[in-house]
Amino acid sequence: MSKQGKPISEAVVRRLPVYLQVLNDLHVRDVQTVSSQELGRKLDLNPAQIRKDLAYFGEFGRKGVGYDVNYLIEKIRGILKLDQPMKVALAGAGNLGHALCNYSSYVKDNMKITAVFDASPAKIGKRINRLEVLPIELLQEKVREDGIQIGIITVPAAEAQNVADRFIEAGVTGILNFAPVVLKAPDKVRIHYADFTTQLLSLAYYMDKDGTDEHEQMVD
Amino acid sequence: MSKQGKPISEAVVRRLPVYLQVLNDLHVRDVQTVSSQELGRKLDLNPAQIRKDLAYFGEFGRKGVGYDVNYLIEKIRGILKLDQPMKVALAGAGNLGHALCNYSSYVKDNMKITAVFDASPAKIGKRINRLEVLPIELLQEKVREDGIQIGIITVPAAEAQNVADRFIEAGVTGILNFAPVVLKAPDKVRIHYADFTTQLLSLAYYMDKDGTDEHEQMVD
DNA sequence: TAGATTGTTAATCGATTAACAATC
DNA sequence: TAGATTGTTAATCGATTAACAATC
Repeated sequence: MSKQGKPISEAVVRRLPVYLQVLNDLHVRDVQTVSSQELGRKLDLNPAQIRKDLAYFGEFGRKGVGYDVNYLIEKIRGILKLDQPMKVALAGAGNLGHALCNYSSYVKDNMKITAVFDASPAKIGKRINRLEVLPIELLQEKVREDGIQIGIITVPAAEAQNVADRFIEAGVTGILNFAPVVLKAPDKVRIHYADFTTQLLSLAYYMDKDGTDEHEQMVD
Repeated sequence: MSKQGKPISEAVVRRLPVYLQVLNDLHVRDVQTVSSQELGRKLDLNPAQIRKDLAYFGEFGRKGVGYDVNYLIEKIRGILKLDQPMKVALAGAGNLGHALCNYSSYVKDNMKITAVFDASPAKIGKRINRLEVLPIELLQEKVREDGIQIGIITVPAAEAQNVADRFIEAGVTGILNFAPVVLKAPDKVRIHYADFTTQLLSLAYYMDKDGTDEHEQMVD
C-alpha cells in the first residue's frame, strides 16, 4: 500500500530490489548521496520514474540535494520487509537446488532456507550446507512446524504442481517457481516465475541469426 | 515485426514461450485443437489477449473451431526462430553454471551450449558434460570462432560487466544475465535478466509475515 | 442451420514521461 | 542568492479487455 492507501503496481515492486542492488553498490563505494538522474543512468531508467516510484512510499529525498544512500537503502528494505526475518523452504535438491542453497547473499536480506525436500531416495538424508534433505512427504509437516512463508520449487516440471499444492496446503503465501509450468494457486498465494528457459527462448526472438534478414528478398 | 510491419511489444514476446509450454503439454497429451478460452484458463490470461497476441503474426486459428495445437506450436517456434540452431556460451562454471549446462531440454529448442568459461584455475580444464571449461581469456576468440550468438553470465556480480564486455566485443547479440547487476551494453545487444534474488526480494513485499497487519493501530 | 470461436476495432485501464512549482 | 533536484500533476504512450461482425 502506498502512503495514500492505494495499492502499489507490480511494476514498481519489481523495480525496488534492483534499486537496492545499485544503492548497495553505492554504499560499498562510500557514496553518501545520489540524485534520481544518477540512479537513472545506473539503472537505465527514467529519473522521473524513479522519483515517482519512491514517492509512493514517502518523501525520501531532499530537494536540490538528492537521496541519502544509506537512508534510502533502509527505507526500501523496510518497504520490501527485508528488515524482518523470512523463512524459506526449497523442494528439489538437484543442481539448481544446490546452487540456490549455496547462494549466501540471502543472509543480509534476512532470507533463510531452513528446509530442503526431495522425492528421490538417493538424495534423502544427504546434506546441503548442513541441511539434511528430507523426503517430500514431510513437506507440509515441516513447513507448518517451522512457520515457513516462502517455497522455492526446483523439481521437474511434471511434479511442480503437486509440490506447489503441498506448499499451499501447508500455508506458504509465496512461491518462487523455477519449473517451466504455469501453476494453479488461490489468489492469496503469490507466485513468481523464475524459469530461465522462458527468458532464453524469448531472447531468441531478438537474434538475427547469421546476419540474414528474413524479410530480404532475392533479386536476380 | 508483425504482419503489418509494426514492431512487436516485449510483453507479447515474453508470453510466447509460455504459450509454447502449455501447447507442448497439450501435444504430449494428444490434444488436437484448443480454443483461446481454454488456453486462457491454462495460462491464467485473458482469451482476447491470446488471440490478439497471435494475430500479430498471422491468422493461425479457425473461427468456430479454435487453434490446431501442432500447427500453432510450429508457428510460434518459427516466430521465436527456434527452428534454426542457435549457439550459446556460458561464463561461470559454478553451481548455477553446472545446473544450466545439465539442463537438457534446450535440445528440442535448437539451443546448444557449445562453450563454457571460467576464471578460476581450479575449474579450467575440468569437464561439464563433455565440454572442457576454458579460461575466460579465450572467450572472445572462441565465441568468434564458433559463431556463438548468445552469452549466459553466471559469474559473481563483480565480474559480470567485464564478462559482458567480452561477449559483446566478440559479437554476441543476446545476453542472459544471472548476476545481480544492471549491465551496460549498446542498444543492438539485448539483455535479459534472470537473477532470482530480485524475484525473491520482490516476493517478500507481498508476504504478511506472522499475520500482523502493519497498518493496524494499537487500541487501549 | 445453430453454436462456437476467431480476428479486429473500439473502449478502458494503467504505466511512463514531461513539465514545473516548491524548496534545499 | 543561484543552481540543483525533489515531489507531483498533467500529458502521453502503451497494453489489456470488451464487444462483435465474420465465418467455420
